[in-house]
Order: sequence, then structure tokens, then C-alpha cells
Amino acid sequence: MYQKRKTILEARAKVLKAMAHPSRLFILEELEQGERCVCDLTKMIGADVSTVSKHLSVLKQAGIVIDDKRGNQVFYQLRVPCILNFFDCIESVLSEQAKAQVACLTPS
Amino acid sequence: MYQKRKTILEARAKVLKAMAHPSRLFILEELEQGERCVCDLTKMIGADVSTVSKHLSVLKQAGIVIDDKRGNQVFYQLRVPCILNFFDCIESVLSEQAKAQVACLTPS
DNA sequence: TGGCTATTTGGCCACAATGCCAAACAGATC
DNA sequence: GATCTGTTTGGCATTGTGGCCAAATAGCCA
Repeated sequence: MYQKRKTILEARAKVLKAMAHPSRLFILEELEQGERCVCDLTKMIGADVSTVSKHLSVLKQAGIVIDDKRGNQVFYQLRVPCILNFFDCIESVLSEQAKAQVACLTPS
Repeated sequence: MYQKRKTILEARAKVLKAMAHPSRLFILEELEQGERCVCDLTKMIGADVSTVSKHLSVLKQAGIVIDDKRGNQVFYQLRVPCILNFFDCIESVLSEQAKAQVACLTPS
């Protein structure tokens, strides 16, 4: 694997890795509706504030969201809306899986 | 977060997690061209065969690839081609990042 | 300043992921 | 059966991730 290609793949993997967590996917879906403050997301997710803050930090590091401090609250929003196109494809992976399972269980 | 939504998000996260590794992204890009046996992928990636085999196993578990044993070789192929649409979006995340960095470094 | 709310950071622990080596396993061929 | 090639699995060390608590930081308001 050429070094250049490797570098590109590492960058892509980093973005995917940042998305690859249920709470972070939740956050992304929530932000699709509009910006949200840490406190709102925390209530919805039901984890410790520090945990949610770290998840947001991961998404921010990956360049997927941006933050905006207003007063003593911090609002996050999607930086790249196309992120959500991912889900259609992921769903098709999952539905293929489901189909395969059914086929497997169905007596022929 | 409702339990049902949580379950869906966990399933999606699993798929993303499976993709979130440079070698596995390499494999997916390679399989975009057509099926490949473990031995070919191993040569290209330059890691131990066992390592590549485990990466393939991760992709298979996630339902992204399927395998086909012929003779003493195992050929892998993409099960859901749309996986590759992801990359366009990831690229736009990365190019936004790059733009932001340039903006940051440019004296105004 | 003091107290309140919102958020981030550091520390810690449990657990998962990565990669190699060695061993097991499967198929082909003699 | 013996052996060779190709692949998977188990074991192990190292490293990374996720979560909570506690502490630090930041902004508001009295």
C-alpha cells in the first residue's frame, strides 16, 4: 500500500471512527434537526455530561460538527450535512443482513 | 433515548465501526474493482495474513462483504456496493477541514 | 466577590481493538 | 498418507475507547 494512499485512508477512517458510536450517531441525527446545546443532548442521551461532552469533542476533532459558544452554553451544529446520506446505505447493509437471516431460518 | 432507537443506532454504529480502519477501507476500495482472494489482499496490504484475515472477518460479520471458497482460496466481494458512496461525503468532510486549516493559517 | 449554571478536562478502571506469532484447519496434488 | 499452499483461529502484549466521578474553567447575575 503506497504511503500516500495510506495517509488518505487513515484520514477517512478517522472520520468513520468518529461516527461509529451509538451516542454520536444520535447526536448527528439530532443536529440534523438544528443546533443543540450540550445540556439538551445530555438530557436526551441520559449519560453523564462529561461523557456527552467528550463525544462532542470527538465529532469536533473529526471535523463533523462545529461549536458556537453563546452565553454559558455551547451549541453544536453539523458542519457537513451530507453525513446523513450515510444512513441510507447503512440501512441497506442492515436490511440485507436481515434478509439473509430470514433466508437462513426459512426451511426450504 | 428510546430503547428501539438505541438498538437501531447500535446496529448502524457496528457497520461504521467495521469500516473505520485504513486496511479495511483499502479492502473495500479494492473489492469495488471486483472480488479478491485473501492472498492478493495480503500482498497489497503488507501485513500478516492472519491480520488481513481478521479484518475480512470483521467486514463479513458486519454484513459488508461475503466470501466464496473456491479450491483452497477464499474470494471476498462487496455485498452492498453503495458502501462506496460514503467516500464522497467523507472527502467533503476532509476538504472542509483542509479549507478551515488554510483559513486559519492565512494572515488576514 | 459569591454563588449558580453550563461545559470541559483529568484520573481512573474496565473493556475492546490491533497486530504478530504459532498452531490448527482445508484443499489440492503426488 | 505426506506435503504444500491458502486461510482461519487462539494466545498474548500493547494500545485505544467509553464511562463515571471529581475538579477545573467559563459565563451570568445578584
